[in-house]
Amino acid sequence: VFDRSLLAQPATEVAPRLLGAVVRHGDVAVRLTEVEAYLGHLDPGSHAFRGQTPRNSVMFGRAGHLYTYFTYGMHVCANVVCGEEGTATAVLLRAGEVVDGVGLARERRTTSRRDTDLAQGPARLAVALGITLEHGGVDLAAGPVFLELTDAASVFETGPRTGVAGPGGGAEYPWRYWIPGEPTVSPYKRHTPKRRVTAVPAGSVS
DNA sequence: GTCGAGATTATCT
DNA sequence: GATAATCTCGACC
Repeated sequence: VFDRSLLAQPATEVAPRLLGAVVRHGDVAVRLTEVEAYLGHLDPGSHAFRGQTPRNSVMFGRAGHLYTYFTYGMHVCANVVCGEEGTATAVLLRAGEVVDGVGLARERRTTSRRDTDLAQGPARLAVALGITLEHGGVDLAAGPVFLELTDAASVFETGPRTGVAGPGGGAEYPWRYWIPGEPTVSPYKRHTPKRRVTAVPAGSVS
């Protein structure tokens, strides 16, 4: 099932409905157990908070497309674009259970020790599914990456988003959604700022 | 098991 | 030039 009108709402409405949905790419399929909502220009944690750029332009487009981005120098994360065209709301796919193509997922995720690790975390999920930056803008109804929604809403819990820096990371934005009891849900980690060694004031050397 | 640091580069200011 | 919607590994309990 693919219902684009369901996706054409704010991400906070769509996110819980994606729990239990299946993302499929070729032989590998993942059932989503954890997602996060991002609300565009209203949301300090969103890539779109400061407006449209070449990277985030897909988020401003039609709902049901895939927004991919590259971060931390080596990782790809995948989002489902939500909302009306012109808004930049989207749902980050954080974790899930590999329900098809486990063998191929294991080959791609060589560092994984247990099968619950295969898609436990947004960058791991992208690797397990073979999603790269090239899949940015793909229509999830047309493929090659597909989204299969479930009929019924899942039971879920909410909490602060993982790894979000600054104002958007606090408890005022409890926009992380997960299915309780699922072993594939990633552990919560708050954002840890990187130390810099550059800002040494002149004359401070003792 | 938990914790913290380092990796590594596209993207934006 | 600084930052980042993260992951992995090594240290330690």
